[in-house]
Amino acid sequence: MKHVTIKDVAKKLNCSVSTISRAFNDKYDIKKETRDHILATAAAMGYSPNPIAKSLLKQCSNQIGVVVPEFINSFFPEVIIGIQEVLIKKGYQVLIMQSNESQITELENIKTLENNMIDGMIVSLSLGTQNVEYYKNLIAQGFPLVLFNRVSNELDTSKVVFDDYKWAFFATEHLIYQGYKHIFHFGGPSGHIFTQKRKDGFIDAHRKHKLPIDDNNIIETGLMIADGERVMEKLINEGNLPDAIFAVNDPTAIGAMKMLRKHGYKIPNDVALVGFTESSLAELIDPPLTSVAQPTHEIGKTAARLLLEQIESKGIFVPQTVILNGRLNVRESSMKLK
Amino acid sequence: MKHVTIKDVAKKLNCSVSTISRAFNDKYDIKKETRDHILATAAAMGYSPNPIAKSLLKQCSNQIGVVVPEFINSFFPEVIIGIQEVLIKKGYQVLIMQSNESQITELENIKTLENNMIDGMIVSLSLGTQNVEYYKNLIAQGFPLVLFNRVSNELDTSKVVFDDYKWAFFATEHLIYQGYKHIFHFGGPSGHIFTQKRKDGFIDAHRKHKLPIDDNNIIETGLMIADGERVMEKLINEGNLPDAIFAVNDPTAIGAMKMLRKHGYKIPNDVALVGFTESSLAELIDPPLTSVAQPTHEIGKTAARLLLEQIESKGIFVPQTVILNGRLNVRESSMKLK
DNA sequence: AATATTTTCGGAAACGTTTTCGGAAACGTT
DNA sequence: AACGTTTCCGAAAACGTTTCCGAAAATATT
Repeated sequence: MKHVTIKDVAKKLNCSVSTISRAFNDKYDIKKETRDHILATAAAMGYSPNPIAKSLLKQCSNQIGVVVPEFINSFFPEVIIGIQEVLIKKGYQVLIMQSNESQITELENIKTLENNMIDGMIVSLSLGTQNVEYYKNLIAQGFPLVLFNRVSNELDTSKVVFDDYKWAFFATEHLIYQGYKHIFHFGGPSGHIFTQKRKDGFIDAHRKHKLPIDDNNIIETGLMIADGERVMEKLINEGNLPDAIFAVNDPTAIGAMKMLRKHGYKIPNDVALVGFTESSLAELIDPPLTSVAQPTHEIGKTAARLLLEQIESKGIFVPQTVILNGRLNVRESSMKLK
Repeated sequence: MKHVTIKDVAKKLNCSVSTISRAFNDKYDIKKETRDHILATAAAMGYSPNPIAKSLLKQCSNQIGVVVPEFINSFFPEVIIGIQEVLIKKGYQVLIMQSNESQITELENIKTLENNMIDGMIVSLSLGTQNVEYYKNLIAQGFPLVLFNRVSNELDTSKVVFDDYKWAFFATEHLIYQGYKHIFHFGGPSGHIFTQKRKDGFIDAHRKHKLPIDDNNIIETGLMIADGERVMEKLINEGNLPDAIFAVNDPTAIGAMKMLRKHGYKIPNDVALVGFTESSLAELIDPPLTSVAQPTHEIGKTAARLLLEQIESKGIFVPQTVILNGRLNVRESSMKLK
């Protein structure tokens, strides 16, 4: 309850607070013996410097804010672990907030973090975030900010992204190589870069292999299991079944799979499936789901490192965009049975 | 970068900082018109009170710390969402840290949070935490602390727990009712309350139904998928197969399921399975896994409410333990086929 | 031995708030 | 007109640090 302060230690040792401070900050102008003595008694008294007071004085807090849209799926938690791995080692504390895919909550989070004098921020934009003016201001003021995955072209700051186009292309091409010809794409919410990129990859893979494709092949679905179920059910009822589906992410693929199974369809015999952004689910469900894996830990670590670079290089800093590589984990859900 | 402070506003308005403060804190001794005028110009200048300075002065921060062992599985994230739901509404900010199942990290987290002058803490103990002396100290000092799920009998503080015994009993009884007679328990790491309780429930269900049971029925397994796989593989190699397994949690059940499938065994025909602590996996895998579901959101909300009670009732406070109810979701993995 | 330099430390200001205290102004009462 | 109340606001202290400045003590230089 009653915290031991620097004054208590000073009183006990009959010296000034400045000396205590010097001992703790390893300053040059203090005798080694006194420093050791101070450190020893301070430890005995259970004293440790109050970071809040320090923050107020230094105008920075050794804290980094992280804002993610959600942490129900394992993707963002895994990224956060990567972030922490790098930052904690550097003595930073990581404050985590979730925006719940809402622009309003996201903005509140940002402001709270800003008020807490955090030294920098790592953000993945929520689906609801259309207006990025606030971020523009932050960036203009030189505030250290790194975006990852859900980024915005309007913002000139460091970014860690995944090559959605390329891996959507590969994933689609994999289905084509397996011999599937009538492929649907279950797309994400429109107006988002990753939605567009994954769709483009899907389309261009068809173009390369000269497979016919039109708007009917692409269905805006969403990102949740329920979305995949809903769209799949509609297709089943309409009797409009493809022989393969490339889904914007694993949950929609899994939703589709559940609905197909429920109606007695076999996977991949009747319909093959490929997901995106590996979740722990992919290899556990039956049949195991072919999916594009993102290097979650690496994304976090890279974002943290970019942020540190910006924080440490006062002023002269050129934002970088790092594109990380993924992997297509081919599993049963997309293997053509001969 | 350059924050607008209360002094800037005071200078601009040619008044004292105390007046500004009064305006923002809705004090009685300020004229309404001046207050409105101040609030308006402050907003125009982009001023908002610095919470760090406030924390230093008030010796509290309107922040609540949450420490969980991990957030890879969806269980803890869901609890956290419940916590946030309650606390954010009350104007608290939630700082989340993970201990990685390590006592050392957990202690570091606690200290960091404490130094940050948080007003209270919600903690789920890590597996590695054997020594709870530090918590005893906190509690003795009257520091608001609520434990959930992974609690300790040695600590006299508010707790939100699940009736592990009861639901382990029900889960086992369900298997017995289905006609399974030779049932194994894949247990958690020893030395933890929940491990013991779930084991006791398993044993007592057998006693009630007068089914023979001994130490061979109970195998200390762990908590991860890999643990389930390892133990299951050993049993298969030994030719020592039960007709049903009650696992300490879903991951171990799923590990067992994977290994059984790999060796060509059918579920539930050859071996039935029941898990514990519903994960999103349970209903997605094939066959869907019967499992005991905990009310994650409710756990979080209750923990938050208990903490608020303690914070608001200065001094006179009696710790409460809330036991929440669960549900046995019966699915294919445990249904005896006639 | 006197002076110059270095080492070591204490005092005080500063960070941005809130709050207590006291005082001035405005008002009401006799 | 004198006094007591009330209303409103400013000055200053406090929260726990760090750091600048200067001074005393210790050491080195002449």
